[in-house]
Amino acid sequence: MLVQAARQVIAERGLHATTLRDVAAAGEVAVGTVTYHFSGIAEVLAEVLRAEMRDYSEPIMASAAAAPEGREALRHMVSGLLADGRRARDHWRLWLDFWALSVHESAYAQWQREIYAQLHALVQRGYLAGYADGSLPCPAGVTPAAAGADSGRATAAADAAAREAAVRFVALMDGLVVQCYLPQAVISPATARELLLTALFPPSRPSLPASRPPEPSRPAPTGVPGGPTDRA
Amino acid sequence: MLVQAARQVIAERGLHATTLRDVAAAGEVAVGTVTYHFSGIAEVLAEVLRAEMRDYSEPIMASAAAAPEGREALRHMVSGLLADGRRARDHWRLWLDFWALSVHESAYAQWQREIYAQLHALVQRGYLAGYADGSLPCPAGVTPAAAGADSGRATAAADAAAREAAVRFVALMDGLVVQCYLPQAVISPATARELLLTALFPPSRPSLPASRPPEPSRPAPTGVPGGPTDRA
DNA sequence: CGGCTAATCGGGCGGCTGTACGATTAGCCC
DNA sequence: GGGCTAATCGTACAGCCGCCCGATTAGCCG
Repeated sequence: MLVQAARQVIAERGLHATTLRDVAAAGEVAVGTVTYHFSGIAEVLAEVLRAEMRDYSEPIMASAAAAPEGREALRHMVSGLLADGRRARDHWRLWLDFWALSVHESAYAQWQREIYAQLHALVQRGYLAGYADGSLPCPAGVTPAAAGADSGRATAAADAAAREAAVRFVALMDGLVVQCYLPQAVISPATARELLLTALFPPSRPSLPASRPPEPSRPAPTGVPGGPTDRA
Repeated sequence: MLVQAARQVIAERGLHATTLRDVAAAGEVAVGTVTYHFSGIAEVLAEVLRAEMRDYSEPIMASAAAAPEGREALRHMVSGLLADGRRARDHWRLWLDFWALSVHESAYAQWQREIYAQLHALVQRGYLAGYADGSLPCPAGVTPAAAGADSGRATAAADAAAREAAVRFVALMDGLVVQCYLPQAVISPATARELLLTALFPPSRPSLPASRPPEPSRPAPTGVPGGPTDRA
């Protein structure tokens, strides 16, 4: 498939360095064949993006949506989207090009807005379900009943709390992607998964709120040894 | 300055759509003048990135490093890096191009690795200082003393906890950037700042950090993201 | 077989790119 | 003024880009 060939080229050279002739060569066809099936290079790239969403992202979302528990839904997303291996890495590197593209191409910006809206909604539902079924700890001011455990309908406050959690969840995931899938990454996907999963639960310290003995005897000089080290 | 002109062009058209002639036109000089001062278009772009770091990012890092308290240091970073207005927006949009670029240009990947290493170190120092001076709540297993309140030196466990917090802080910031500075953003920079600040404190605990009573009341955990506040 | 269509091919074209380079100017020192 | 250098200019050129389009092939049907 030409789209797969194009995807391969993009993974190697990047979105902006991918030419019609590259795609044709990778697909072992002539350039005319590419322009025969697609209106232009832009349509090829758009199709790659669309296929990538369909093949990689959507199955994960579907399995998350089908999870019986809220916590399981979010866990599916974490393990699926922050997976090990080249597949996930290439997917996110492509997505990075997508981000940059959407800054100056309004059509892509609009599309991305829709994708994020769906993602937010899905994660929000996961949180709400988790609050309701007890698989996720409720934030302050929310009870399982308020999340819809009995009635099936969440209160406005629970809805807002779940939405805030969803925005944070998605942001944390996006940021971890940057740190674990770019070249020269300093953390592994496994570490990223762990960090994201622990964020699902408030790091409620094992009580002992008052038993911590030591008073900070002095203001502490806040040692800041070296300033931000410059580079040439 | 030619670099400023180039920065303007990049902000409008994007990194890959910026040509020598665009830069020359924006700087009101001839193309030959650009190639006289720079070895090529690549050097122009690299110089723009370097200048952007020097002018925007480094002052914020410096003010964070100079903050007397750990919490204040991180607050400086949040308010400076997730600011309102076009300046911060353009900075992060340029940074997005940088991410995409570093995927396939190893020199940029290496540079970015160094920048993230510095960023992690700075945030980690902020957390450690905050644990020690009581301005930030200690995570499980860490005490102010362990963070170096008395000795000035943190234990390995406190160091690791602060590093984990730093990775999470940076990831959350990067992810919020994506959601609030891209076109069609669904959250505002103000909402992003609020989300990041509440992440500094364990979300579900209304009690104060147990260190000292004279602490002004905290925004409390109920920070509801308002509706999608777009901007032009 | 003749006729039709879908698919493929590849040469060619106009346009834009980065870069090289000689011509020109401005400032400065002796 | 004469000589030198830094800076600027604009044209020229080779190369690559997306895209067009006529030629060619393969498959199918009556």
